[in-house]
Amino acid sequence: MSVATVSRSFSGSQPVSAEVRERVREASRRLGYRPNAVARSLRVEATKTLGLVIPNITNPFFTEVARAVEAAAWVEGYGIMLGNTDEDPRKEERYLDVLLGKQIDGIIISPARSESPHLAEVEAAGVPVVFLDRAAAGVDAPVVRADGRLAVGAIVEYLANLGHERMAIISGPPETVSGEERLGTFLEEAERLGMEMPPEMVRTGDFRQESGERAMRDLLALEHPPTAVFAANNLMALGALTAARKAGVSIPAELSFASFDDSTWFELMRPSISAISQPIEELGGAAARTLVESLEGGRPASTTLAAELVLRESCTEPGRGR
Amino acid sequence: MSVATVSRSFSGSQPVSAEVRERVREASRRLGYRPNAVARSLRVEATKTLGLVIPNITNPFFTEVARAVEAAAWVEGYGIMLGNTDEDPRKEERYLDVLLGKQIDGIIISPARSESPHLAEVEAAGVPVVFLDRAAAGVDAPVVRADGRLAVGAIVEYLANLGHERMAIISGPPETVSGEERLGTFLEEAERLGMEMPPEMVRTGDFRQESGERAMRDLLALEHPPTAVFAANNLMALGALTAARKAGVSIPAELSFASFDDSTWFELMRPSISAISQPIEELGGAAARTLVESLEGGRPASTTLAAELVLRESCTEPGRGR
DNA sequence: GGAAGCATGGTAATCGTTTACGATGGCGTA
DNA sequence: TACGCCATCGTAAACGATTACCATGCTTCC
Repeated sequence: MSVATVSRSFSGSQPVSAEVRERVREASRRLGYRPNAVARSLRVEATKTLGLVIPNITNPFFTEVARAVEAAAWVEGYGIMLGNTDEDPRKEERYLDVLLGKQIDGIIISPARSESPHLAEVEAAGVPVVFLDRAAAGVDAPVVRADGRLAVGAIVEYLANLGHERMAIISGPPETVSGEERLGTFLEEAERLGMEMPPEMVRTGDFRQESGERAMRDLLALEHPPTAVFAANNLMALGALTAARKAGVSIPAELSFASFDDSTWFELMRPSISAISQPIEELGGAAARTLVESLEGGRPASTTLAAELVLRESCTEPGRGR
Repeated sequence: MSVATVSRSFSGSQPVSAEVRERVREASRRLGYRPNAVARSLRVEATKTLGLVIPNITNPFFTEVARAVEAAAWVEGYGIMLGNTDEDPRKEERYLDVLLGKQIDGIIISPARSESPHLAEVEAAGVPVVFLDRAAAGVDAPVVRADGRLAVGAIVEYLANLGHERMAIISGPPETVSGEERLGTFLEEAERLGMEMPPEMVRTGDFRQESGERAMRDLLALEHPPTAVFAANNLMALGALTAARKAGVSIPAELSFASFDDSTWFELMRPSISAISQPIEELGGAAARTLVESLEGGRPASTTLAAELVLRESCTEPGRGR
């Protein structure tokens, strides 16, 4: 019984007689032998491992994404190395570096910035990439995301129809494509409806809770505060709601509120919060499958799914509170 | 310039002249060379990678844990391979198998069951383990967790003092130590206070949302429903609140409610939800550091932190609703 | 000037697999 | 019997780093 036979009987790359296979199994069990995947990886130049690099796993959107990616990768036979960048381009860069060093087979990334020079290195290393939710300029890789345009447009129209004339947006960083898209369509749609959007009505956050809280606090402190506020993601919505609560303003009587990104919690709150829901499960699964297709030599296309507006109780006509 | 020189200049294991180091760096950049960590791992028999095996990353407790573990591991120079078991012992077993194969240096695990024979294999393979939140029998490894006894006892007493005589618990699986601990102390404390706990007042869930919803629905359908309900984790609390909302029972007027595991959302709900808060950040960091200490040859002890009761608005005297 | 000592450079074995290639043995057929 | 073929099996060379060991050249000091 040679090493080759053992290897073959484990990998099944060539036929092995049933009797030998049985002997190998028995001996392995007896000796506690387990094939060493790193030696295997060195030889076959593949690790069966994918890198998942996301800005913030604490963001329910990304935790759900992580779960979906992990599950899809698992059924395809891949493991996941997790990288949490905290929206920090430098940490992102260093993570990409160690992941490349560890010879992961491919990367799913939601880059912190749309200008990410270090991603060129990944491309140069020949490691397939797929963008998830956010893309970066200058890198030719499939992007898997939900198109929020329709839904954001719909919510602006909805608020306008309710009679709001002073609406504010707590936007994400304009350097991210999703931040830019949400802010952009909000502004476009507002203009299309003949609404004014003075600068103090658009506050730029960083997709984190703290920035949402600050933005809402500032908004409420304005001489003429808005009658409706839209937050560009769930975490900033959480912060904004916290600020509103602290300030004692009641939703929706005194302030209408809606948010990008849905959450089970939004449905349970009183009032329940209107939000734009993304098909997260599908996004994560599609990202993993797209990457695997790349790894198998395909040239997969980008996929764009639709986001959906879920109307609940958090918006009404303005002026109810006075 | 030999391979040895290059290796030394990258790893710094032996002195190298500044001039040579510079030449190596320059040449690497020019050639796009990057050290291959899998070859290195094969040689030094260490991967600088930790396995994190958790039942459900969607559970806010575990996502926060994952973030903390990732961050602590990162500063220690370790990467994380993520394994989501979905509370399924078979998936857990297969995950451990592939992680062992991939030669991870150590494992942080929150096992699905307290009887986990496959963990013995990990021990046999000589891979250090640390238990997080939940432990398994028969494996001698440090466990890092929060002790919920005091807090659970306190909440029972609190509800009793409010005048509740029919209180119910939606418990976790008794096969998990945290499930057992929470149920056990609840029952003990109830008995100590002379309260009766008929079987229909204790519903066993599986720590997932759906089971919480079902349990609450059944509880509310009882001829004599409880006046207070305690859910043994956040996900089941979420389900229970959903059920309560669907059934139209108002909290706290008709039903007092509290939960193990806190969440930012609990604070924002109306009423805000009283809950037992665990020091998650500390737990995750301690787990990672404990494991690293093991890897460095130490014999770290278990660490037990305290959970804290956070009282909010979701509990009042019984009978307010009638 | 020459030996000792030190700093640095180079060679080659090793880690545990995979796999190309060749060897072996059994069997059917002419 | 002799031969070819097929199914298996074994040998040895990779994969890309680390590192023990040895070689080299330079300084220093007598």
